[in-house]
Amino acid sequence: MPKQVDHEQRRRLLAEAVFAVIGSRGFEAVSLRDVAEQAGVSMGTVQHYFPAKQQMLTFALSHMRARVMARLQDALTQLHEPTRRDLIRAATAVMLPVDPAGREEACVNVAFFSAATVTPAYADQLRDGYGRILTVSTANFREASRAGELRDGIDPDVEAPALYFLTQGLVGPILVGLYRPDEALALVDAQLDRVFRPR
Amino acid sequence: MPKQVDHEQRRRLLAEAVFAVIGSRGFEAVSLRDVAEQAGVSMGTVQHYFPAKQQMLTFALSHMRARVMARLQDALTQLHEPTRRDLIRAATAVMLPVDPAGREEACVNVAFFSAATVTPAYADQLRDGYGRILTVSTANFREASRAGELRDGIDPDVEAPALYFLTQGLVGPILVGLYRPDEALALVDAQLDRVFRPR
DNA sequence: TCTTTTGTAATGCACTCGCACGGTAAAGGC
DNA sequence: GCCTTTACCGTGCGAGTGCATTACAAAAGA
Repeated sequence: MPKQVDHEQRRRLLAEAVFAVIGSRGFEAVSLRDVAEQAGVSMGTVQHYFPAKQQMLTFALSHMRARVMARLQDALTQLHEPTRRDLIRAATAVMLPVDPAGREEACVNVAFFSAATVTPAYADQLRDGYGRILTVSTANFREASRAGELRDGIDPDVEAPALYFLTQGLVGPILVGLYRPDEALALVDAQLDRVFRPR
Repeated sequence: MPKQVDHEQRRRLLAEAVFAVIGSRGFEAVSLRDVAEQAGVSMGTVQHYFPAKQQMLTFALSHMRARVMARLQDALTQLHEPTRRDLIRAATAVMLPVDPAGREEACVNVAFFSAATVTPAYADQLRDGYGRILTVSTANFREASRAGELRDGIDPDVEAPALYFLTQGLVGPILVGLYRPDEALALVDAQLDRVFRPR
């Protein structure tokens, strides 16, 4: 047996380097040389773990989703005896670029979104990711509805996607500086106030 | 005096070629040669109207905004005796990628959005464009509010951005095929139902 | 008619790109 | 000891890039 290296960990490290490059210099600037330099390895190493650039980017996209999910999990477990509304709000806040990590993720996301318009493989992954989150969110809203936490006449199957897409729509304006994170969160809170029964 | 050519028209023609390239092969694929071929001219011609590639893209972005505005104006004038709600809904529909033209514009938009995260000049233009539309939309909602067309307790200064960002958030899912245009419009209509008083 | 200005084209050049390839070092099985 | 496998590095190459430069055609004033 030769040298033993955690293959997946190395790939994740390279994926993080991809994120850093995208975040600082943009999607177009992602070259094998840039990624290698960012990761502190040689170009040959990058090629060793990703025979083709496309594979590297595809892996980076899937790793991005994993990173967002991990941050989400982290944010949720930090809440003390959260209500369902707390959970939904925290999940929403995770998806908004409010801190540097969130901003980097948002930049990477929008970059892949742009690329997805001409690369079906990216579109498939993004669609799957969006779909999953939306499913979970809808389930949350339905539970809240069953528990009688929503106002009269509120349809969880409408409000879940409405809040989710509102959140997505807020990402862009925050990135270009039209809205501040706190303004965006205020809008989210207004939406939640409208949907949830006051306690 | 030498040959007389409408300079701006030529630039717009080239900008349209840029859109076509972005829409079919993506933002990265935009090279002077591709644009020239798409426009049916030589590379020298492109360079004659845009000394640098960056200038071409900046002009293309501003022309994109003009194109969206023109389509918006067109859609609004086609309405017969529209209510304020009709106007708002039509404006919303224009911004969603429901037809090929709208889809191309959305692709170009998201491409520039991605680029804007590392190119402040793009961010400035996008922020300005977003801001203008949002201002007009808010004014519309306020008028509707003054006219008593909104339900009780509805704040136009909250609902205008809420609807606008919901619309923006729906663009992505439509592009990647998660939502169909009619589903997105249904969500918009649900939002409008909630805001506007039934008549 | 000659000159000047402008539109259009073609070519060349330094540069960067993804990728292929060969080389080296180390870790274990034999 | 050797030998195979794996990790990692460096280099070279064809292709494509943005841009500079030059050449040429056409139009209108002199």
